[in-house]
Amino acid sequence: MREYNPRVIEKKWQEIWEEKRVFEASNDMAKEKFYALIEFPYPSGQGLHVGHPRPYTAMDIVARKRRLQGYNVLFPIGWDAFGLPTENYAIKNKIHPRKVTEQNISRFKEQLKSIGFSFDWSREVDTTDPKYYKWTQWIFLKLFEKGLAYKKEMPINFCTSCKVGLANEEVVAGKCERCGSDVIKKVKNQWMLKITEYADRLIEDLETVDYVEKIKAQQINWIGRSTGVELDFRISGKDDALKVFTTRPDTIYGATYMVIAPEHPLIDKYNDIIENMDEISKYREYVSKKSDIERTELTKEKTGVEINGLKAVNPVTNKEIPIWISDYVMMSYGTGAIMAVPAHDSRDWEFAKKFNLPIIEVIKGGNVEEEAYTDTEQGIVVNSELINGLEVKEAIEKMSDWLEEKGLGKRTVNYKLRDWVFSRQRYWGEPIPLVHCDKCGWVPVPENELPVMLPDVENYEPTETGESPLANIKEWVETTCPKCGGKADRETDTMPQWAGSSWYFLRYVDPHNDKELASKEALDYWLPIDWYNGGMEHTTLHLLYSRFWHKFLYDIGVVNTPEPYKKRTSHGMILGENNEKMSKSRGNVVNPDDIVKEFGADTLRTYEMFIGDFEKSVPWSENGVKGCRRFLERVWRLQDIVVSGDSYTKELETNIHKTIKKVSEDYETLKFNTAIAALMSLLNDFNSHGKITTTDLKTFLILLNPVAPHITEELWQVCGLEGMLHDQNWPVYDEEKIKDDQIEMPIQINGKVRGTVVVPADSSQDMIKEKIEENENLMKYIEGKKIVKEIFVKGKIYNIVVK
RNA sequence: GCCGAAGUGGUGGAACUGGCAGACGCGCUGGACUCAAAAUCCAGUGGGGCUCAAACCCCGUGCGGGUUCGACUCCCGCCUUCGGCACCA
Repeated sequence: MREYNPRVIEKKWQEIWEEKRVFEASNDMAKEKFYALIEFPYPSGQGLHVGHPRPYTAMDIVARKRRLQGYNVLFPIGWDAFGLPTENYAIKNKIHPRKVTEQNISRFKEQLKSIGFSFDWSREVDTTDPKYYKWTQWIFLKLFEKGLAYKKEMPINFCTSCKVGLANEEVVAGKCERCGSDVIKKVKNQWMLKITEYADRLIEDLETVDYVEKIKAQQINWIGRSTGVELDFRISGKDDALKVFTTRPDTIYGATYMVIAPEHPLIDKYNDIIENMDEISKYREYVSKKSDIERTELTKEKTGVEINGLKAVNPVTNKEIPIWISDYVMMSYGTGAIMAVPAHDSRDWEFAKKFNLPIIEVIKGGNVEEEAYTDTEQGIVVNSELINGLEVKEAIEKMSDWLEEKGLGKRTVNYKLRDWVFSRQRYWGEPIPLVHCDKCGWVPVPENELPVMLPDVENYEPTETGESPLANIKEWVETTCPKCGGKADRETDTMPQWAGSSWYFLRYVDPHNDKELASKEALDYWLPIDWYNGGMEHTTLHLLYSRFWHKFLYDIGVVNTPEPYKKRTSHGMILGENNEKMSKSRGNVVNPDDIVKEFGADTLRTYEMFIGDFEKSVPWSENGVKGCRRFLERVWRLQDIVVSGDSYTKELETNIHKTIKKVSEDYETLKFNTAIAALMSLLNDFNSHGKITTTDLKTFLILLNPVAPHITEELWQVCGLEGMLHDQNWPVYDEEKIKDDQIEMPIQINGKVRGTVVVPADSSQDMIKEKIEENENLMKYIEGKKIVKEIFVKGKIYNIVVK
């Protein structure tokens, strides 16, 4: 027997697979398809780390298994290559980001290939390729055409010293990450996408897909649909009103003051009447230095300032109430103003306590002097003329009706979800294909002129004014209006990284098409994606954005499914040996190349899957890697004990069929760790007999193949089995053969296991009772006592209750 | 503060739908092989009691209660850890 040498056999089989094009999806659309998708990587400068192969191996296992089951499998790969780190690296090292991207991609490619993933490399996609981003731009134009893209004044983070716009990630504790200077909010006119228009459908259609429950919950919470009433509170003595949204119109009688966002425009409108404008301006400044997250973190102490000189009028009591500003009210949610009901809202209660504002109980049920009573399930309305004595739910309905009748308010729906800010003042992104003409406004670049190519620039730094570096290229910016032919300027903002990743899975089905983003035929055949696995961190952005784009493409007839992904699962992170997140600074990063070199790709793959519960994060362990290598060494040595024939005992045959069932099911339910454990047990079984038959060897190798594809192919060949493993069929278990003849049944006395009896699997209660009576140890608990009850679950347990 | 997930041996983790807790690995201990070591193989391994040994007994799935013939699993209350967050009115 040769020594197990993964370096040689892994390279050998990778070459054979490539040459034979084993993993290319077939164009035979008569076959049943299976589309397995992983999140395509961002090719960073650091290269792959051991976290990457975890989800890739998982989906590779499923893809390989489905191929052996006869499916036409599409398991593609590509590069999400636009983005900030590459651009920053380019700025720092004065290398074109294109060049950096190319280098990173080739490194990633080499690494991924060495692990033996069964990707269809012929369909590789790169979001920075003009042939690709032509279609990203095309989708944007369609969105624009349908009125789903619009311009809006939005604040950006702006570094006062670098004079550049910063991403949230680049702002650390209110300071610029690079230079440490103050970061301020600068208002810019930005392109926005109306994802909110799809909010209801994004919630409703979750019912039609098979996502892990926590993903659905998180998306639903993120979209945050709530129904309520929008109503006006008049400003006393002015022909003006504060619009508020409330889900609790039943508590209006308890609204004793109002709070508006510090940024609320009403403040500026009445700045000559407001008596304490200085104090207000100071508070506004204090708030403006805080990020939204900091504003939300300020949970301990409420802050705020009363607006002196302005009062609002409660529309049901007609009483004057004060107006305050506070940072707990945000301009970005609802109307930027609230009616405060301290008796029945915790935040309002805290605020009222701090500033000594009146608390009026309008729902009976708690003690509003101690804490806010927020229960909507029980409680009777009091102190509320129109609705006294009603339950909360009835009161909400009645009050809403009344407000609508009187024209004081109307029922509305509010969402937490905000529209998608689509502009970036950056170089390394897709140019937004619009032209601004003084006469015609924003005009789309004609489709036949796409792609709008990213021009070469000298300097990738954004401009002093916060414009994109593209703004400096006069000859690129200045163009003619496609509509009137007059002078016009190109949009210089680029798209966010999310753009290219919102539709990449569509391109995979027909990646070389230069007429359409993909042919109708290919889209109809391959969609929806059967299984998409990815990280939880993408739940509310990428996953939601791509669902939104897909729904839009469905509406305009490009795709034929309203949802892109039939099934979505997620994986846990791989931590360092010290149980902390892997990072350069912590010095606990493990490079998969080293593992492949020292132990082999099959060992890496096996360990990544055996490491623990796939959905949970787990620490890396070098000893665990060794254990998996040892397992594969034992598998390798099977070649010494092969004999011809079928399973030699009934028990072994049963074990084989049980393992086929277990492994087949576990691979489909993300339980790779227990699938491998079952294969280890089966191997132990073979070894304890000191032999394995060719029939059993075949089954074993096929079952293990998706996890450790190289060693199993090699053994198939070495042992002289017919053909090649990747051409075989997935084994099927026989329901009859997984049944045990004899079982060891646990016997409980008063719920405690006191022994077992060995009986035929289908024994009746009487037969087991007989066995129990033969057992002295068991009888010693029963004799002299009265049997009160006997519980018998066939094939499972026998419990005798005595007194 | 809110939302979500999770707490099981020295360790990573198993345990069907409420039915023998600790599968399979790692580590550790002992043995075989070796001049020796590594590798490999064999045996043992939750804690405690009683044993030459076995049989057997008690305790044990974050904590406190509860439901049940029977609870890692279900219910109520708490504690801790991790992840997400936009004080959502």
